[in-house]
Amino acid sequence: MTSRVEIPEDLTTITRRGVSRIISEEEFTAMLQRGRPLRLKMGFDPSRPDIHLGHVVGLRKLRQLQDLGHQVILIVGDWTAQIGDPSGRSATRTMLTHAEVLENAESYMRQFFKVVDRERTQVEWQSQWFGEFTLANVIELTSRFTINQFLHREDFANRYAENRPIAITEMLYPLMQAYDSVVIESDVEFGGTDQMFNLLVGRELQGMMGQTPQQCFMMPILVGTDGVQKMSKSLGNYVALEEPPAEMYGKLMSLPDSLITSYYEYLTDVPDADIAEMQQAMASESANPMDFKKGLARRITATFHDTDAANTAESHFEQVVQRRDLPEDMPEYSLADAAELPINRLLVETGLASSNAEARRLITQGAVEIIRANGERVSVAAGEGPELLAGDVVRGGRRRFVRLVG
RNA sequence: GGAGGGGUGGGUGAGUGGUUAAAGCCACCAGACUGUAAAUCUGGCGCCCUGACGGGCUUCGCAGGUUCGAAUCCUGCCCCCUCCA
Repeated sequence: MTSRVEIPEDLTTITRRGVSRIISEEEFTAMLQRGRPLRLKMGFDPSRPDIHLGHVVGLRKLRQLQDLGHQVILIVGDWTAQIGDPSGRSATRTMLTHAEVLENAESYMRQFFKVVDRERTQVEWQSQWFGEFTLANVIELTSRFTINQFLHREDFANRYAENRPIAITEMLYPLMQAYDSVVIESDVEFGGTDQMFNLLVGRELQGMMGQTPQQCFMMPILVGTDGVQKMSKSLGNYVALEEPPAEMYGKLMSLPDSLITSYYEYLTDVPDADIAEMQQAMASESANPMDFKKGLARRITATFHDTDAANTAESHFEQVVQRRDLPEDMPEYSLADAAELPINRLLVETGLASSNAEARRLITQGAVEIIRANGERVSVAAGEGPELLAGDVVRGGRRRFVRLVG
């Protein structure tokens, strides 16, 4: 690996776009201009191996810097993961076994390296240094900070004020994370804005230990597909990296229009000027937001799959969602079996409805119809359905179909 | 060790003897509309029977009890949380 580093004329694409805050921006800029390869630290908790688009904002930033010649140090938080996370309301999470950690880490990295350059990444396991940590070391480390300092962290401060529990081990987390920075001699640590406190502890600890304090690079929180809350798996408003192309495209098309430009900004390389134009066009209603959204969905799908998959996903969307035609592929069900059943049972048996009650609802709501091979659509009213023929397609709701085969 | 608060449907959160299969909100599903699976509007949203009207069953931490009748009262148990020490 060469140690040559490119220093772009204009640093703002690095320091401004897709960035929430850098502490401190001046020092960071100076570091970039010094022309030495920087050690970019990114940690992850292998108890949560799923990566979604919200994480990609930061990963893209890492990639961008790698492309200039900088080095990523990925820290596998295997030690903290094995302790379990006391913070959540999520009842005591069971400790992960070593095997689970390995498996999760593998899955995480498979996704991580879809964005980040593997060649310029060094992977370090936290257990390498915490494995032999002694109580004396723990005391030495904890002695450097006070409870008061920690209570300034927003999350702790709130919980303290509201008399909600704060586990002692939670105090340990920032310390461990900070110590990671010391061990790997991090120059810049990346995290979401909610990580600010932890990143700053690292910065401080490095200073205490005679190192140059790391820069803290915070990425904005990506709003989820609901358009309101931050993207997260538990809120169900996320787009996972390993999502199949059609799903990914579809989820992106369900974004509220108001999110289009920020997604372009954080998740694509489309130039700022072009994004501004889109913004303009949508504001003046001279363009249909749908077209921009399609462009976005196509780009992102292509990034995580490929152009062909993205195009296929798009035509699938146009066909099934926009024109309400039948999809190419759909589950099949035996005509002979189908003919035996009343229509509501058929809906349940084929999985189009989850219960008889649900099937009735769909029928009374006019969501059920039979589509003949010749394209004729026969609506199904309450009561008996029409006679079924081979090749008929049963539709049970907006986009759920089953084909009857003889 | 002492005092107190709480466990309700996927989530949140009302409800303190019947009118409560359980408000509202969110999510979700369907329909309409549309420039998109955006937005908006309408309806639905435990299970079973019924074309429908309607009927039946199960549900409010668990187990019992009181009562014509309980998510609501009583007893025991389990779990979570807070404060004082």
